[in-house]
Amino acid sequence: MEQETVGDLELSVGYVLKQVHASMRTAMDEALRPLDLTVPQYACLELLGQTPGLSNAELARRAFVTRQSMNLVLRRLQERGLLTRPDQAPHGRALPTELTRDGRTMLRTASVAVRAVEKQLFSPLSREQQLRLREDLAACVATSPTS
Amino acid sequence: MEQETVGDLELSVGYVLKQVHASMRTAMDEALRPLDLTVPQYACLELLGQTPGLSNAELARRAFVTRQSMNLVLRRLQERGLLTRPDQAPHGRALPTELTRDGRTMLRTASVAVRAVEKQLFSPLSREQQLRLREDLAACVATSPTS
DNA sequence: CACGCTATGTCAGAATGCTGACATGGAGCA
DNA sequence: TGCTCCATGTCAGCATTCTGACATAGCGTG
Repeated sequence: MEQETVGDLELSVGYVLKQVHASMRTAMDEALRPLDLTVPQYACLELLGQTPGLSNAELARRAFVTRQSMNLVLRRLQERGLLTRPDQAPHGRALPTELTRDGRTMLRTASVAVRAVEKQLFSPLSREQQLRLREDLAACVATSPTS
Repeated sequence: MEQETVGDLELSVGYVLKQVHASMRTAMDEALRPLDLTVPQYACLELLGQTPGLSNAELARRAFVTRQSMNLVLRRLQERGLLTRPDQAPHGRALPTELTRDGRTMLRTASVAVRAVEKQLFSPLSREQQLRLREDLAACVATSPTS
């Protein structure tokens, strides 16, 4: 017995997911504004902090944006002296990106702010519930075509 | 004992949430493309299906976009004859929007496609897990400033 | 070796969304 | 009544992102 439309949107997992995502996005924007960082810029720094030497294309995939968008992000961050890219590729066309000292400092500050946002957002859930939530969400991306 | 940065991003609830959101968005785009509908347009139809007579501003809030963006969405959908807005407001400035017959038909088709996407996306989870996931996510938005 | 295939970086144009601003209509209050 | 305050609809300008396209570098296979 299927219903005609989605029905009460609050009962749709997708809609609630979008709600939480929107809240997180807004909160992150506010938290990063004092640092003059956008969310994609922060994501880029965080990815490079965890995995130095990533290429533009790889960063784009992991940050869920196009190569072109990430290219602008990298250029902007490079102008600000937060990261470095070699003038020519050591292998293939990929230019491995590295954080500068300033970049690492900025990352630490931004990361603290973002972790505070996450902590606040998921505070209604117990530690066990948060872990379970992460597991459940991870299970959904596992079967996703992108990976 | 707190770590310096977020650390392994796969262990961050926020990052995994963003992953799932990106997957859902992509899948919805593909599912709605044959109908020549964007995700915000579909969201608008779905909201009006559930609650006829919503104003532009109210639709914007519930679809997580600005009034200006929703205004363009409404204009486009009105041009296509999927919804109607009175020429002048019956009360205040708010223009109550209603789906047309074509709009309701389009909504039914789109809704079926989107529900298929959701079903596929969350298929790794059991029915109980999906309900629990929705509950947990809902708990997070409950304390959010936006409501 | 030559060819096709894939991936990467980048340029240009279009689409989409947002910020700032303004006028209007209604509610609340002195 | 007159004033303030707030919400709504809408216009203009800007920022960000995406789509399409192209050249280049490596890799595999014949």
